[in-house]
Amino acid sequence: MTGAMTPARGRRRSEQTRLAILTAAYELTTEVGFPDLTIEGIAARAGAGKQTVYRWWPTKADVLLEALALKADLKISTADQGSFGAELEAFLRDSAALMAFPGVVSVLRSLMAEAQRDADFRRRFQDGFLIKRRAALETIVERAAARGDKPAHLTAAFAADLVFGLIWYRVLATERLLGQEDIAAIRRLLNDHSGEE
Amino acid sequence: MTGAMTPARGRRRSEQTRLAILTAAYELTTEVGFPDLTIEGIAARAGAGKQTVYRWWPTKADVLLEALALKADLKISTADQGSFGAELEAFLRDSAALMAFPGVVSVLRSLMAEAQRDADFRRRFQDGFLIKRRAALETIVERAAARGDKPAHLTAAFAADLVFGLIWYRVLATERLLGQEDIAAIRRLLNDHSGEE
DNA sequence: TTATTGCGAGACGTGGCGTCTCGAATGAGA
DNA sequence: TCTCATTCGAGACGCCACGTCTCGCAATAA
Repeated sequence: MTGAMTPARGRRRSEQTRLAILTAAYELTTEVGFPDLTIEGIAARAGAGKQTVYRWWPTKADVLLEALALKADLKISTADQGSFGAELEAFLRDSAALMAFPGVVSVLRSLMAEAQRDADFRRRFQDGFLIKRRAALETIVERAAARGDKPAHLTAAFAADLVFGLIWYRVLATERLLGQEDIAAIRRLLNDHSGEE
Repeated sequence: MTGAMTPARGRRRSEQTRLAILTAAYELTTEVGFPDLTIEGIAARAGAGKQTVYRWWPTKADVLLEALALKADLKISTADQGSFGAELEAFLRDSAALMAFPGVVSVLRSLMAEAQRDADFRRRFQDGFLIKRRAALETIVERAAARGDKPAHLTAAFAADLVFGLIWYRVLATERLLGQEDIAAIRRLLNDHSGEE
């Protein structure tokens, strides 16, 4: 769908300006906070015109979403580690490392908050971020099932709800980030009682 | 603390107006959504003046927080049911029932979103809502520990993170609410493997 | 060369914000 | 009964970011 659109004619979009805008939005969010982040401010910091931002992104949250993808896209591993427990631990370690990156937690909070206010952005946030993360974790659970490694009664969807629920709840509702002891506790809870029943 | 303040003199605060404002805020949120909720709109619907709202609540989110407490304060049971599993199930059923009440999910989303934007309100939301819920669930876990009913390796804090994480993640990031099968899955996960190790 | 598109810059009307003022109503203390 | 502090409904006010629109120039394909 939307095959080509033949955008041929005219001046091309400036990749340099695009990156300047994404960088400016990310930095400004960590500096002044999302509520005081304005399109005008992003444009000014990036040395761009307001209209240039409005032309390519519907809201300031969408700018941030793309900026986050720039930083976080390929940092979560789902490589085969031989066992469910090892892969789960690797996934959680990667997630914790990503959130330890300066500004990431602040941006995540802002995006999730905005997704509650704007139904259209909610959809874009789910499609462009949340379901990708879910898919990564579900891959691990499904590989465990194929391997015969998966605990009884554990579905991929429920495991994802639990893991992401814990991570997001910590970020949104507390000031405690994911630590080594949390990773160990999750691994024990989801993995170490497959012998029951 | 704040012993008396002797607010004696002058006209008293109108309880009728207070309730009209809380009701107006709650209804307006479900009708137009939190972003389009305005102090002006709340005052108009309640038949009150803007200043009357500003005098008693710092932000529109605080109005909603109090309105929610009005509806939800005493609906979550922590009564002794004899076993950890039964109490956990009762707690989850009550929580699901509360969220099935019209408008509650919408208000919860709005408040959690606002807590990400406004650091001061975040504190008030934690103190006035989140930690009360946590305390209720932690009571259940601690009673189980005293009873000798508590699964090994399960701390009250971690159990609360998991349960509220699941509930909040469902509300904030998905469109799936807590169902009977989720309640059963949580109960099984947290309760039914105390024989291990 | 010419048409088309993106660019930086900034002017513009709009609307809710939070503050302030007003006169009336209320209620405790003198 | 009178006084005066306080709350009440009502609304005027300046402020500021919003999102749109316009301008002249730059880039690029036909």
